[in-house]
Amino acid sequence: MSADTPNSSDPTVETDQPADSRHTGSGLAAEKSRRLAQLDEIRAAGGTPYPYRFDRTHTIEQIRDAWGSLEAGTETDEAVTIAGRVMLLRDSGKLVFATIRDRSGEVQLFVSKAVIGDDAFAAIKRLDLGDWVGVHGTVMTTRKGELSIKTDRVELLAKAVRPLPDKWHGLSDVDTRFRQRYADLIVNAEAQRAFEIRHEIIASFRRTLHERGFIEVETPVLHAEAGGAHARPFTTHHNALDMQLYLRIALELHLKRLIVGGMERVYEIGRIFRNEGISTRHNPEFTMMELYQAFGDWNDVMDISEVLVTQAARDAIGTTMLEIRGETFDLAEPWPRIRMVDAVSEKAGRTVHPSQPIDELRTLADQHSVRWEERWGGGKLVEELFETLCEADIVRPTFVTGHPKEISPLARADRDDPWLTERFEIFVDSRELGNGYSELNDPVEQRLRFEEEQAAKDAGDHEAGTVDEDYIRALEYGMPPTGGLGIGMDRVAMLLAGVDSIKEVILFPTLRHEVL
RNA sequence: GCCUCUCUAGCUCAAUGGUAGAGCAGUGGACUUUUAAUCCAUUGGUUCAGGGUUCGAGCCCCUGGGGAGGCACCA
Repeated sequence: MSADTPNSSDPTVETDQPADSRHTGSGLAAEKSRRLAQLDEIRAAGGTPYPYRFDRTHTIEQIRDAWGSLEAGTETDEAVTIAGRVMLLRDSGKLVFATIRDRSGEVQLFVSKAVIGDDAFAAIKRLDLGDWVGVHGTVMTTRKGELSIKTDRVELLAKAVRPLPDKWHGLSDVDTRFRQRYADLIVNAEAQRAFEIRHEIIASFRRTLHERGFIEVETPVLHAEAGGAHARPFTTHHNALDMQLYLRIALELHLKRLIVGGMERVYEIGRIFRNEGISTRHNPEFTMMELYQAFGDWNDVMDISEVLVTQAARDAIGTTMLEIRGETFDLAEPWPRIRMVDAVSEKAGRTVHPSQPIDELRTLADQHSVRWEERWGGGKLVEELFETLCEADIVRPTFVTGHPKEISPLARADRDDPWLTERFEIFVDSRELGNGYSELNDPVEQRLRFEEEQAAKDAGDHEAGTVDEDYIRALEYGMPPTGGLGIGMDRVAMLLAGVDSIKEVILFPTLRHEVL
């Protein structure tokens, strides 16, 4: 913004001290003071510690690709410029070795006092770990064969005034890792890897969907009604409209309006918000991919689910083989499909179905220590039994199908069983990964289902939905038969990155305010 | 919301209730092929905060705070 002014150390941070005290004491305050004093010295000498831009000829990966096989002890005339962060410094008197890292990799600088002269050499010795530099030099290898840049000139691109975490141990304090993700990313390769995987998965999903004719759309985050899922919303307020709004808890209802509008194949990868607990599997804001395919049903979207996740695995980790809880599975093999009622029946040792008398199901729930509420019908009881009896045993990717109609207000009834719906959930490692169904498109039945939701909400179910009149109006214009799918992108990232906490795949997870 | 664990130098970690230490980073010095360079010297602490017990508390107790894990919650 404003031009650089000489001698402006601009100490705006709590621990800064005047430059005069640069050589006294130690600790963070002294370290920052020392580095801030360097800024003054650089500016006093007519330099700029924060130049505006820098042109490089190569990324470090390109250097390695081009010259990675040079024999040990080779000097070339190949002039290159690179840019990166100083990660390590090794000073052996009249030689300095520095490890420079950019996004693509690391390479060593070979700096000889005899080559670059006393002043430039002294300037390089003043570099600190963490500084960003632009480097001009020629490609060489050392006697031991290490690919290096024989350095002619180093330009400071940005001075770091705060020291990096431990160069060997990195940053392990999880609180600091999540709060200062920037520091985590600088020093922890595993953190970089997890996010590379996450972002490659998202790119892969987009490619797969684009190839199949899906259009990426953006629908509102601010909703007048929080529908499309069973969850407690965040509330907010629009001042000019003086209107209470909710942050969306699902993408579903707007995307299906677009199917009504004739868009045929749409998807959105977007943030949704649920005002619920935080755990290793739940963050209050998370990323959902939802797609809707006209003229398809649940079978079509089950097939797409397998393709999306399997291709994402190829793209992000280079294999479809996954080890989960010590067992190895191939994502590319068809995922088992099991009806929820059959899974529960097997575990219970008797036939279980939502059509059974409610007292029988309640007794069964009691036998398995499932807490139930009076207002629950048979369908809800079956689901609770499933969660208690079956969920923990699901390891490999599995479609659990045929959810009771009672708990699936937006899914179409099973063409063979009016108590169930043509719905499935994908489970892996006991975690829900996705959810899809043949979409209910009968506006009259949809109204009845909404009214049941409204009744449940009125009876005290905070997560229940309401009657979305505009959505029903849309259905009244006619929605073609449609298959819909939602996949939790964070959960896919956890699966493929092999991490146990959702915070490992969310750059800035929700935390309490830091007390500084 | 409940239970358990955890919080010591910038980072990673030590320290029977008895003078708060090490490695890295930093500072000064040596070293022209290092690889977490090495070697010599050296600075650095509100032990998360506040109470309490004790002759004496980083350590024991209480309250509060941050975080993690588990439970609850959770389509």
